[in-house]
Amino acid sequence: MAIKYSRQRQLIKDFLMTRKDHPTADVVYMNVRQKYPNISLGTVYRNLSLLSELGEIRRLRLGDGIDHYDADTSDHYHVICTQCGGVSDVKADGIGDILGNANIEYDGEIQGHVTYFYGICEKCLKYSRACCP
Amino acid sequence: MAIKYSRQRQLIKDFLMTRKDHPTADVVYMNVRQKYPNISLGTVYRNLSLLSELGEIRRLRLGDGIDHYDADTSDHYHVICTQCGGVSDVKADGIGDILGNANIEYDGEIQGHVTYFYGICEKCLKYSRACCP
DNA sequence: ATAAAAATAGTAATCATTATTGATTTAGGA
DNA sequence: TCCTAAATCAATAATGATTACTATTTTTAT
Repeated sequence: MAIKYSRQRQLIKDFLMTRKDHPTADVVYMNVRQKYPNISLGTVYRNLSLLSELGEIRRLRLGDGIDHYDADTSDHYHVICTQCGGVSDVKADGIGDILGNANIEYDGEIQGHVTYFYGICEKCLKYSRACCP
Repeated sequence: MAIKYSRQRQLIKDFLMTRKDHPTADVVYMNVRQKYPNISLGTVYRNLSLLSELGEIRRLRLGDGIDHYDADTSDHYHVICTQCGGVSDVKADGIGDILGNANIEYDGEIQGHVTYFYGICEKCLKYSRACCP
């Protein structure tokens, strides 16, 4: 099953690369439809899965039951704001070797990990300070 | 809305405390039905949510799209075996202060984190070694 | 240009979870 | 104990994200 080019997949990836807010499949669908009105929601789901498998994008499972996607595949973590629901990035540097440390504690063989954070994002923090000094 | 006792909720918690394999709502339902055949699946879901909110159990979102539940509320992490799908525990000691370190890197205010691991569990590791030396 | 393989649009199906509703159970006071 | 209001229940319908299906269209190598 060699992978063939498709305009739809290209548009999906192009759109995702313009965004830093980790959109869901539905948001991708809404936006790509602006440029390509006939695209099907199934096509969006299929290509987001395919691109994730290829490692060209990352699928994020952030505990809200909805998959988010990120074109930034560099090593970083995510923070979900409990106030606005937004998703922002945290640098991985300085958080420590979670994987290595976990393997020391575990009798099997840990190969990977998923970590995400929740709290108040910078924007919401500034706003709440401004109104309640 | 004061919380009142219910036999159903008691049975759900009792069952969960006998298990260390982090069962799903459906598994809880199947098992509690052995002792209480009339219980409804909705009741299981409602009480698992309620017990989670009360902090008496933990709800685990492990990336497979199905919620798992754990009566062990102590500080520990989980490993999903990519071979058998089982969920086992890792001690939190020695993994490091993920939360504290993340806050250093982040401009907002991180309040909590979710981490889970995937790899090969001890059982599957032993088995694969036994058959393929 | 042609034909096989892959991808698509449109739609239906799946499946975990949540909501609804009318009946039942619990708990605290008379 | 009996009564009442609030909480809970069973049964079922609804929801919502995701996946599966199928006939048609697009891609790509020859």
